[in-house]
Amino acid sequence: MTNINCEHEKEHLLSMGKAQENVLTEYDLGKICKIFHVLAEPSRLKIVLALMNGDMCVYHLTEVCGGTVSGVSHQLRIMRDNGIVGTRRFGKNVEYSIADNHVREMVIMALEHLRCEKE
Amino acid sequence: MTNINCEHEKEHLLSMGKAQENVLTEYDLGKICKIFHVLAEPSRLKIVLALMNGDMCVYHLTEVCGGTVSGVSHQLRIMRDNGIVGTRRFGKNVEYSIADNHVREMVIMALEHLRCEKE
DNA sequence: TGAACATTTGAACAAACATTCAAATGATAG
DNA sequence: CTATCATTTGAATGTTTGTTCAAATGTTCA
Repeated sequence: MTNINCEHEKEHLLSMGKAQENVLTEYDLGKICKIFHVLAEPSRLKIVLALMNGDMCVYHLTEVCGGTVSGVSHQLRIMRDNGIVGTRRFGKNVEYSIADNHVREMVIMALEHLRCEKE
Repeated sequence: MTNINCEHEKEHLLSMGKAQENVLTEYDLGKICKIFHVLAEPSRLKIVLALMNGDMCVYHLTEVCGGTVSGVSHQLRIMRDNGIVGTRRFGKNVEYSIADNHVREMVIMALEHLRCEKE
Protein backbone atom coordinates (compact mmCIF):
# COMPACT_ATOMS: atom_id res chain seq x y z
CA MET A 1 0.00 0.00 0.00
CA THR A 2 1.37 3.37 -0.95
CA ASN A 3 0.32 6.82 0.06
CA ILE A 4 -2.46 8.62 -1.69
CA ASN A 5 -2.88 12.32 -1.91
CA CYS A 6 -6.27 13.58 -0.87
CA GLU A 7 -7.10 17.17 -0.13
CA HIS A 8 -6.79 16.65 3.61
CA GLU A 9 -3.81 14.34 3.55
CA LYS A 10 -1.87 16.29 6.18
CA GLU A 11 -4.69 16.07 8.70
CA HIS A 12 -5.39 12.45 7.89
CA LEU A 13 -1.79 11.44 8.33
CA LEU A 14 -1.85 13.18 11.70
CA SER A 15 -4.99 11.25 12.65
CA MET A 16 -3.34 8.05 11.48
CA GLY A 17 -0.31 8.70 13.63
CA LYS A 18 -2.38 9.29 16.73
CA ALA A 19 -4.56 6.28 15.98
CA GLN A 20 -1.51 4.08 15.65
CA GLU A 21 -0.17 5.29 18.99
CA ASN A 22 -3.45 4.62 20.77
CA VAL A 23 -4.07 1.20 19.27
CA LEU A 24 -5.45 -1.40 21.70
CA THR A 25 -4.21 -4.94 22.15
CA GLU A 26 -6.26 -7.60 20.41
CA TYR A 27 -7.27 -8.84 23.84
CA ASP A 28 -8.65 -5.52 25.06
CA LEU A 29 -10.35 -4.94 21.73
CA GLY A 30 -12.05 -8.30 22.06
CA LYS A 31 -13.11 -7.54 25.61
CA ILE A 32 -14.74 -4.27 24.65
CA CYS A 33 -16.43 -5.79 21.64
CA LYS A 34 -17.86 -8.44 23.91
CA ILE A 35 -19.38 -5.76 26.13
CA PHE A 36 -21.12 -4.16 23.17
CA HIS A 37 -22.01 -7.54 21.80
CA VAL A 38 -23.81 -8.45 24.99
CA LEU A 39 -25.90 -5.29 24.79
CA ALA A 40 -26.60 -5.74 21.09
CA GLU A 41 -29.26 -8.43 21.42
CA PRO A 42 -32.89 -7.38 21.97
CA SER A 43 -33.52 -10.15 24.48
CA ARG A 44 -30.50 -9.11 26.54
CA LEU A 45 -30.94 -5.37 26.20
CA LYS A 46 -34.52 -5.77 27.42
CA ILE A 47 -33.16 -7.42 30.54
CA VAL A 48 -30.62 -4.69 31.12
CA LEU A 49 -33.23 -1.97 30.61
CA ALA A 50 -35.48 -3.77 33.07
CA LEU A 51 -32.71 -4.03 35.65
CA MET A 52 -32.07 -0.30 35.37
CA ASN A 53 -35.35 0.09 37.26
CA GLY A 54 -34.18 -2.08 40.13
CA ASP A 55 -32.92 -5.55 40.97
CA MET A 56 -34.97 -8.60 40.13
CA CYS A 57 -34.76 -12.38 40.10
CA VAL A 58 -35.01 -14.58 37.02
CA TYR A 59 -38.69 -15.23 37.34
CA HIS A 60 -39.65 -11.58 37.57
CA LEU A 61 -37.32 -10.66 34.74
CA THR A 62 -39.02 -13.26 32.59
CA GLU A 63 -42.41 -11.77 33.38
CA VAL A 64 -41.22 -8.30 32.36
CA CYS A 65 -39.15 -9.27 29.35
CA GLY A 66 -41.09 -12.20 27.95
CA GLY A 67 -39.68 -15.46 26.63
CA THR A 68 -38.92 -18.51 28.72
CA VAL A 69 -37.20 -18.72 32.09
CA SER A 70 -34.56 -20.90 30.48
CA GLY A 71 -33.89 -18.38 27.76
CA VAL A 72 -33.61 -15.50 30.22
CA SER A 73 -31.27 -17.55 32.37
CA HIS A 74 -29.07 -18.29 29.35
CA GLN A 75 -28.81 -14.61 28.55
CA LEU A 76 -28.15 -13.69 32.18
CA ARG A 77 -25.29 -16.17 32.21
CA ILE A 78 -23.70 -14.48 29.22
CA MET A 79 -24.13 -11.05 30.80
CA ARG A 80 -22.71 -12.24 34.08
CA ASP A 81 -19.67 -13.77 32.38
CA ASN A 82 -19.01 -10.44 30.72
CA GLY A 83 -19.40 -8.28 33.78
CA ILE A 84 -22.64 -6.63 32.68
CA VAL A 85 -24.78 -7.88 35.55
CA GLY A 86 -24.06 -9.11 39.05
CA THR A 87 -25.82 -11.80 41.10
CA ARG A 88 -26.73 -12.44 44.69
CA ARG A 89 -28.44 -15.51 45.96
CA PHE A 90 -31.32 -15.31 48.45
CA GLY A 91 -32.54 -18.75 49.36
CA LYS A 92 -34.07 -20.33 46.31
CA ASN A 93 -33.85 -17.14 44.33
CA VAL A 94 -31.04 -15.34 42.57
CA GLU A 95 -31.22 -11.58 42.40
CA TYR A 96 -29.68 -9.89 39.40
CA SER A 97 -28.45 -6.30 39.16
CA ILE A 98 -26.60 -3.97 36.79
CA ALA A 99 -22.88 -4.51 37.39
CA ASP A 100 -21.72 -0.89 37.45
CA ASN A 101 -22.38 2.68 36.43
CA HIS A 102 -20.38 2.42 33.22
CA VAL A 103 -22.93 -0.05 31.90
CA ARG A 104 -25.69 2.29 32.98
CA GLU A 105 -23.98 5.20 31.22
CA MET A 106 -23.49 3.23 28.04
CA VAL A 107 -27.18 2.46 27.87
CA ILE A 108 -28.14 6.02 28.71
CA MET A 109 -25.83 7.35 25.99
CA ALA A 110 -27.38 4.99 23.48
CA LEU A 111 -30.84 6.21 24.47
CA GLU A 112 -29.67 9.81 24.12
CA HIS A 113 -28.15 9.06 20.75
CA LEU A 114 -31.49 7.71 19.59
CA ARG A 115 -33.41 10.64 21.06
CA CYS A 116 -31.19 13.18 19.30
CA GLU A 117 -31.49 11.40 15.98
CA LYS A 118 -35.24 11.73 16.17
CA GLU A 119 -35.16 15.52 16.32
CA MET B 1 -47.23 -17.57 35.14
CA THR B 2 -48.05 -16.98 38.76
CA ASN B 3 -46.26 -15.03 41.41
CA ILE B 4 -43.47 -16.52 43.42
CA ASN B 5 -42.45 -15.45 46.84
CA CYS B 6 -38.80 -14.66 47.20
CA GLU B 7 -37.28 -12.87 50.15
CA HIS B 8 -37.20 -9.55 48.28
CA GLU B 9 -40.51 -9.89 46.55
CA LYS B 10 -41.75 -6.42 47.54
CA GLU B 11 -38.72 -4.71 46.05
CA HIS B 12 -38.77 -6.88 42.96
CA LEU B 13 -42.41 -6.18 42.30
CA LEU B 14 -41.65 -2.49 42.59
CA SER B 15 -38.80 -2.89 40.09
CA MET B 16 -41.14 -4.81 37.80
CA GLY B 17 -43.70 -2.05 37.95
CA LYS B 18 -41.20 0.62 37.05
CA ALA B 19 -39.69 -1.54 34.31
CA GLN B 20 -43.11 -2.07 32.78
CA GLU B 21 -43.79 1.66 32.78
CA ASN B 22 -40.48 2.47 31.08
CA VAL B 23 -40.71 -0.23 28.44
CA LEU B 24 -39.50 0.80 24.97
CA THR B 25 -41.26 0.17 21.69
CA GLU B 26 -39.92 -2.75 19.69
CA TYR B 27 -38.75 -0.23 17.13
CA ASP B 28 -36.67 1.81 19.55
CA LEU B 29 -35.31 -1.33 21.15
CA GLY B 30 -34.19 -2.53 17.75
CA LYS B 31 -32.59 0.81 16.97
CA ILE B 32 -30.55 0.81 20.15
CA CYS B 33 -29.52 -2.80 19.69
CA LYS B 34 -28.31 -1.89 16.24
CA ILE B 35 -26.11 0.83 17.70
CA PHE B 36 -24.49 -1.63 20.07
CA HIS B 37 -24.35 -4.24 17.35
CA VAL B 38 -22.38 -1.91 15.13
CA LEU B 39 -19.83 -1.36 17.87
CA ALA B 40 -19.64 -5.04 18.75
CA GLU B 41 -17.51 -6.17 15.84
CA PRO B 42 -13.70 -5.93 16.15
CA SER B 43 -13.29 -4.74 12.59
CA ARG B 44 -15.81 -1.94 13.15
CA LEU B 45 -14.75 -0.98 16.65
CA LYS B 46 -11.18 -0.64 15.38
CA ILE B 47 -12.44 1.86 12.84
CA VAL B 48 -14.37 3.83 15.45
CA LEU B 49 -11.39 3.87 17.80
CA ALA B 50 -9.22 5.08 14.95
CA LEU B 51 -11.67 7.85 14.06
CA MET B 52 -11.67 9.03 17.65
CA ASN B 53 -8.17 10.33 16.89
CA GLY B 54 -9.35 12.39 13.94
CA ASP B 55 -11.10 12.16 10.59
CA MET B 56 -9.76 9.91 7.87
CA CYS B 57 -10.64 8.55 4.45
CA VAL B 58 -11.17 4.90 3.61
CA TYR B 59 -7.66 4.30 2.42
CA HIS B 60 -6.02 5.67 5.55
CA LEU B 61 -8.47 3.81 7.76
CA THR B 62 -7.54 0.60 6.01
CA GLU B 63 -3.86 1.26 6.65
CA VAL B 64 -4.52 1.79 10.35
CA CYS B 65 -7.09 -0.96 10.87
CA GLY B 66 -5.88 -3.63 8.50
CA GLY B 67 -8.03 -5.79 6.23
CA THR B 68 -9.08 -4.87 2.73
CA VAL B 69 -10.39 -1.54 1.43
CA SER B 70 -13.54 -3.32 0.37
CA GLY B 71 -14.08 -4.75 3.82
CA VAL B 72 -13.53 -1.42 5.52
CA SER B 73 -15.92 0.22 3.09
CA HIS B 74 -18.56 -2.41 3.85
CA GLN B 75 -18.25 -1.75 7.55
CA LEU B 76 -18.29 2.01 7.09
CA ARG B 77 -21.50 1.66 5.14
CA ILE B 78 -23.12 -0.18 8.02
CA MET B 79 -21.88 2.41 10.51
CA ARG B 80 -23.08 5.25 8.35
CA ASP B 81 -26.53 3.69 7.95
CA ASN B 82 -26.77 3.46 11.72
CA GLY B 83 -25.64 6.98 12.50
CA ILE B 84 -22.31 6.00 14.04
CA VAL B 85 -20.12 7.79 11.52
CA GLY B 86 -20.62 10.69 9.15
CA THR B 87 -19.15 11.29 5.69
CA ARG B 88 -17.92 14.18 3.60
CA ARG B 89 -16.65 13.94 0.08
CA PHE B 90 -13.50 15.78 -1.05
CA GLY B 91 -12.82 15.13 -4.68
CA LYS B 92 -12.00 11.49 -5.13
CA ASN B 93 -11.88 10.86 -1.41
CA VAL B 94 -14.51 10.41 1.25
CA GLU B 95 -13.67 11.59 4.72
CA TYR B 96 -15.24 9.71 7.63
CA SER B 97 -15.82 11.02 11.14
CA ILE B 98 -17.49 10.00 14.40
CA ALA B 99 -21.14 11.01 14.16
CA ASP B 100 -21.63 12.55 17.58
CA ASN B 101 -20.47 12.77 21.17
CA HIS B 102 -22.85 10.08 22.40
CA VAL B 103 -20.97 7.55 20.33
CA ARG B 104 -17.72 8.89 21.73
CA GLU B 105 -19.07 8.60 25.27
CA MET B 106 -20.28 5.07 24.74
CA VAL B 107 -16.83 3.99 23.65
CA ILE B 108 -15.17 5.87 26.48
CA MET B 109 -17.50 4.24 29.00
CA ALA B 110 -16.71 0.81 27.61
CA LEU B 111 -12.99 1.56 27.94
CA GLU B 112 -13.55 2.71 31.52
CA HIS B 113 -15.57 -0.39 32.29
CA LEU B 114 -12.68 -2.51 31.08
CA ARG B 115 -10.10 -0.47 32.98
CA CYS B 116 -12.05 -0.78 36.24
CA GLU B 117 -12.45 -4.52 35.84
CA LYS B 118 -8.69 -4.88 35.63
CA GLU B 119 -8.05 -3.34 39.03
C1' DT C 1 -35.27 -37.84 53.24
C1' DG C 2 -38.23 -36.52 49.60
C1' DA C 3 -41.28 -33.30 47.38
C1' DA C 4 -41.72 -28.77 45.38
C1' DC C 5 -39.80 -24.78 43.64
C1' DA C 6 -36.18 -21.64 41.23
C1' DT C 7 -32.58 -21.66 38.38
C1' DT C 8 -29.09 -23.58 35.42
C1' DT C 9 -27.16 -26.44 31.84
C1' DG C 10 -26.65 -29.16 27.40
C1' DA C 11 -27.60 -30.24 22.81
C1' DA C 12 -29.53 -29.12 18.38
C1' DC C 13 -31.36 -26.26 14.82
C1' DA C 14 -32.25 -22.04 12.14
C1' DA C 15 -31.14 -17.32 11.25
C1' DA C 16 -27.91 -13.46 11.02
C1' DC C 17 -23.64 -11.63 9.37
C1' DA C 18 -18.47 -10.65 8.52
C1' DT C 19 -15.35 -11.57 5.03
C1' DT C 20 -13.71 -12.19 0.41
C1' DC C 21 -13.30 -11.58 -4.60
C1' DA C 22 -14.89 -9.57 -8.72
C1' DA C 23 -17.13 -6.14 -10.90
C1' DA C 24 -19.30 -1.44 -10.93
C1' DT C 25 -19.57 3.39 -9.93
C1' DG C 26 -17.91 8.13 -9.07
C1' DA C 27 -14.39 11.61 -9.75
C1' DT C 28 -10.26 13.82 -11.65
C1' DA C 29 -6.65 15.02 -14.85
C1' DG C 30 -4.34 14.60 -19.22
C1' DC D 1 -13.04 10.86 -24.04
C1' DT D 2 -10.41 7.53 -21.60
C1' DA D 3 -7.18 6.13 -18.20
C1' DT D 4 -6.50 5.99 -13.51
C1' DC D 5 -7.51 6.33 -8.83
C1' DA D 6 -10.79 5.92 -4.63
C1' DT D 7 -14.64 3.95 -3.12
C1' DT D 8 -18.74 1.19 -3.29
C1' DT D 9 -21.61 -2.76 -4.32
C1' DG D 10 -23.16 -7.71 -5.01
C1' DA D 11 -23.02 -12.48 -4.37
C1' DA D 12 -21.34 -16.56 -1.98
C1' DT D 13 -19.74 -18.87 2.02
C1' DG D 14 -18.41 -20.33 6.63
C1' DT D 15 -19.15 -19.01 11.56
C1' DT D 16 -21.39 -17.39 15.24
C1' DT D 17 -25.20 -17.47 18.20
C1' DG D 18 -30.19 -16.97 20.02
C1' DT D 19 -33.84 -19.98 21.01
C1' DT D 20 -36.07 -24.11 22.47
C1' DC D 21 -36.90 -28.40 24.98
C1' DA D 22 -35.47 -31.76 28.22
C1' DA D 23 -32.88 -32.90 31.92
C1' DA D 24 -29.92 -31.60 35.93
C1' DT D 25 -28.68 -28.91 39.89
C1' DG D 26 -29.34 -26.27 44.02
C1' DT D 27 -32.35 -24.78 47.92
C1' DT D 28 -36.02 -24.91 51.27
C1' DC D 29 -39.43 -26.95 54.15
C1' DA D 30 -42.28 -30.59 56.07
